[in-house]
Amino acid sequence: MKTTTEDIARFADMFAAMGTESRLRIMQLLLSAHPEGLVVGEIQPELDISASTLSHHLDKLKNEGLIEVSREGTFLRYTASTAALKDLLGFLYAECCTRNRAIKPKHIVEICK
Amino acid sequence: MKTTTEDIARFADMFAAMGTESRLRIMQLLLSAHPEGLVVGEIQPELDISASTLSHHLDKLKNEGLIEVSREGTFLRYTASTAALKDLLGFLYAECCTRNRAIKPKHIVEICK
DNA sequence: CCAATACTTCGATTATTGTAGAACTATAGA
DNA sequence: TCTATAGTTCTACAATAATCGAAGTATTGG
Repeated sequence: MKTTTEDIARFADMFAAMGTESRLRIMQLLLSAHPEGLVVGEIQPELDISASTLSHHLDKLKNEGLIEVSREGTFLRYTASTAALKDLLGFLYAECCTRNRAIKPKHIVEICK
Repeated sequence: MKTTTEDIARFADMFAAMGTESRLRIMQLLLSAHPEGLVVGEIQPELDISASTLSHHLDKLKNEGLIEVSREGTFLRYTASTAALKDLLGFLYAECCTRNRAIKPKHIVEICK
């Protein structure tokens, strides 16, 4: 599977989206609550930031496809996008382990046991 | 294995370092040339940026521990840090696949075959 | 339709980042 | 030591991003 320039740009944007502590923590929280996800009011107390800043971060993650949102009455429920994370993890795995074997897969985790 | 706040901050910085197209391409190039790596003059023609900008990007990647450098006469040879990439890939893998099983490992790659 | 709740968008500010030309440092060879 | 080559560091600037309070939008319940 070939990686195009657009792919690189997309993955770079996804990495950038996870490139701040706040947003990486959001991803972590949503993954730990997967697949139900969390509503904004459940995310905010975990992060020491204002509502508007949080909304901004959620918007960025959403724009890069890393999270998804759905309305539940007055609540907005955010969930991690497993498809996007699969792509990103697959890309990193391919670059490090498959394409040129810089890292041995078993060093990442013991999958076969 | 527990992930501390400092770990999150470190991984966020590593993601940020790979969060531009230029720097992600540098990582890709160094991985494809692994373990020999490349000297700066071999990297530059692949990226459409000035020498000083490239140097700045290399510095950023180096500061986050993603690449390493060694001198060879007048040349500086950069190599991908497999230790750092292993940490990063391991973190992402743990968050997505191990800690809460949002993604099935086999969806990333067929390792056992 | 009004009030309350949940969250976003707007407006403004400050901080960080990406960029490149010019000047500088390090090394090797003559 | 002088010159050439390889890269870095300095300086400056424009663009992007993070941040928050205030105002706005969406939805529900009464």
